[in-house]
Amino acid sequence: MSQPIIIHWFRHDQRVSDNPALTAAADLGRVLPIYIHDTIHPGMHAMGAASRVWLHHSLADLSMSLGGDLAYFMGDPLPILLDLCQQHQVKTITWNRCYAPWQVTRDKQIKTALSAQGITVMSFNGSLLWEPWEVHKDNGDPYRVFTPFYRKGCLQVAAPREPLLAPTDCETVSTDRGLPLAALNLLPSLPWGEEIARHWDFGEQAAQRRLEAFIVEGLSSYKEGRNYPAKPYVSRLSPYLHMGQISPNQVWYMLRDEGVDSNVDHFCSELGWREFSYSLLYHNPDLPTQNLQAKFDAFPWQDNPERLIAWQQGKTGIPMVDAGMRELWKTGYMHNRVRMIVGSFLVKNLGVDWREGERWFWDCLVDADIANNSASWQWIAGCGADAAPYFRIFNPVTQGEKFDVDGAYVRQYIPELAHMPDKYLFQPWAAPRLVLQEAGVTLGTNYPQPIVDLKASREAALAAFASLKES
DNA sequence: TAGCTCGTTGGACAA
DNA sequence: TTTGTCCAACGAGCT
Repeated sequence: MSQPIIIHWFRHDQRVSDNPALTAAADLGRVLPIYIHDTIHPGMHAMGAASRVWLHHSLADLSMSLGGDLAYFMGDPLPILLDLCQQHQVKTITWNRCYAPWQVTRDKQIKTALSAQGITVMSFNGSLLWEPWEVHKDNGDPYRVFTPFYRKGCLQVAAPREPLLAPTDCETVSTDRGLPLAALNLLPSLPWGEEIARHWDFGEQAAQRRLEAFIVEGLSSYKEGRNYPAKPYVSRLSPYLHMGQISPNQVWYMLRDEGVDSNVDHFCSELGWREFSYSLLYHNPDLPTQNLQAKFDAFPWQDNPERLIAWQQGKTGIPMVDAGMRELWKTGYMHNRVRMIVGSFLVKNLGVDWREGERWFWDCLVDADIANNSASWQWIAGCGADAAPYFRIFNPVTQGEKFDVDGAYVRQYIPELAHMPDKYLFQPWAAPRLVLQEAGVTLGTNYPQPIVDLKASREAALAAFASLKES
C-alpha cells in the first residue's frame, strides 16, 4: 500500500531546509505542498503591494525546489483544505505557526473545524527562536522592557532550537485542483513592481547567499557599521526572514559558528528585537492600531494630508528624509537608521499620527512585518514598550552629517543634489545663493523648500508631548 | 522589602 | 572643537 498523503500548508515558511512542519510531513508520508492566498481574513492588514511582489517571486522559486508540485489556491482556507482532504483522502495537515492576531484566530478555528472532520493538524514553530508564550517574567507577566526580555527571558532560559537539514526523502505529489501562480494576481500592473524586483534575488538559495555575503562583508564591522546607510554592513535579511526563505535559527547558528564577538552578539540581539516585537504583539493583539501607552490616546496629532503626501513621495525638502523615502519607493527597503530618522520626522516634526507611517511602510516594504512594523512605529512615536523618550527627536541634518559622512546615500537617491558641497548637502536651504547656483539647485523648482522648520517643529513637538504629562 | 541602578539607536547648550 | 549635563519617569532586576 502506498504512503498516505500529508498536506503541508506553506505560509511564512517558504523554504525546504529547517522547516519543522515540512520535515514532519515528509516523515509521515507523501507530501502535497500547497499555498493559499487568503483573501478573507486579513482585513486591513492584507499583504501590502511590495510584499505581494516578494511573495510572487518567492513562490515561483519554492515551487521549483518542490519539483513543480506546489499547488496555489486563493480564497477562504477552510473549504479549500476540506475539499483537498476529501479529494486526496488526507487525514493529516502540517503547518508552521503564524503570529498575526488574525492568523492566530483563523488557525484556531480551522484546527477545530478540521478536527471535527477527523483531520489532524500538526503545528510547529518555524519562524521564532522562542515562542512568545514561553518568555515571561518570574511572576508570569510578559516583559515590557527589551533588555531583561532578551537577557533573562530568552538567553537564560533555553538555547534556540538547532536548525534541521532539508528532508532527504521528501516525496511530493501534486493536485489538479490548484490555480496557476498568475491567477493569485500578486503583481501590480504598474512597472513599479518590476523596479522593486530588480533590487533583489528571491528564494531560499538567495537567502543563504545573502547571509554568506553578509558574513564576509558586513559582520566584522556590524556593531558600528550598521549605522551607516551607504555602507554594506547590514544584513538585508529582513524580507527573507519575514517570508521564511531563511529561519532565524539558521541565521543564529551560522553567525555563532563564526565565533562569538561583540558584532555577533549585537546581530543576535537584533534577532532578539524581532522576538520582542512578536512577544509584544502576542500579548497585545491591538499593537498595530492602538497606542500601547493609553495616555497617548489624547495626543493632538495633526491631520495634514499635504505633509503626509510630501513625506511619502520624498519631497519634504529635508534631504536625509527624502533620500530614505525614495529608497523605500525604489527598492522596497530602507536602512534601519534611516527608518528611525524618517519615522521621527513624520511623527515629531510633522506631528502626523504614527499609524499613517505604519500604513505606508506596510504597503511599500518588502519586509513589511506586522509585529516589527507596529512595534517599531510605536517605539519611535514614544507610545510603545521601552520607547524612545519624548525628548529624543532625531535631527535629520545632524544625523546626515554623522552617518552619511560623505553624502553618498543622499546623493544616490537625490541626484538633483549630487553637486551640492558636503557642507550644505543635508540643509540646502542654508546654502548661499551662489553655492546653490553652482550646484544647479533651485529650491522650490528642482528640489523642494523644506515643508517645515526643524527647530520650530521640534519645539512644538516637545510642547505637545509635555501636554500629555499634565493631562 | 526597600533602595538602588539601569535602560538600542539623541539633541541642545554651556563650559 | 570637544565634553558633560540635562531633558522624565518608571519598570525590571539586583542586592
